[in-house]
Amino acid sequence: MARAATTSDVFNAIAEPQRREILVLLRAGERPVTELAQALGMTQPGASKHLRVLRKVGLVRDRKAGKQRLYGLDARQLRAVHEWTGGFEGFWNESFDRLDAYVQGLKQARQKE
Amino acid sequence: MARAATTSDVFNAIAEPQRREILVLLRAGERPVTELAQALGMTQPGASKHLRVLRKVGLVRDRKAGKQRLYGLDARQLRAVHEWTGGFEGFWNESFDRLDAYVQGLKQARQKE
DNA sequence: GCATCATATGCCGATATAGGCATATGTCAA
DNA sequence: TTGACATATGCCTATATCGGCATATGATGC
Repeated sequence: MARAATTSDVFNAIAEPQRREILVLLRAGERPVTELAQALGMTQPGASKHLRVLRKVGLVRDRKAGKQRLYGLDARQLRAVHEWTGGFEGFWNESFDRLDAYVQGLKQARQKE
Repeated sequence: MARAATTSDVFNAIAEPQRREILVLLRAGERPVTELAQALGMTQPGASKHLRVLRKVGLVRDRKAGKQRLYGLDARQLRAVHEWTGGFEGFWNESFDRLDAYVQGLKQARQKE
């Protein structure tokens, strides 16, 4: 079944590195498509498609400004991701300590595949 | 070019809902593959494949325990995601306020497509 | 209307994915 | 060794994805 549609899931939407880049760029303020495309070194249709995904998920909103269409950040959905990962906060320290020993013993045995 | 390999990017690895579920389950402690498969209502090979992805990214580690192989959480990588989304923390409140007005005006116009 | 600029869509191809199923590998115990 | 159990791999199919390219839609100004 391939994978859940990128347009329905924020996690999936930000799985694409270029889309993450777009979000970062938009932190500096609203931008038209062309400018984003240029900044990321991709084609205009390419940028439009990524923005479409981001828009469907709600990470981005657009606004007409003359001939242009300005895209702006809507980070509310990112909060969900932040909170989900936050649910593991106790673990990214704890697991480190508690499991350190056996990680050592594991090091050479696996590592591959 | 399809998409970046799920095995090289944490964002991609957690883009899969069932893999996220696995991580959540592992918060309760180490678990063998079969138990995870059962808990998630998927086949054993299915669970093994997801675990393989999670292992390659480093979100999970395994340990032999008799016949079984226990999988345990290694949440360190999730910290990166947490911090990346945290970089938008100022925006998921601010954007709400600042853009509220035009969101209203937008509501009926788009919404679809 | 028409020309121009800005953006979106459609179609294509290459690739990756997830899931199902059979089967291989691995590990223990007798 | 053999058998039983646990897990991993391989092969297959259906589907999604991203990127490129051409082109359609949209908006502006003349």
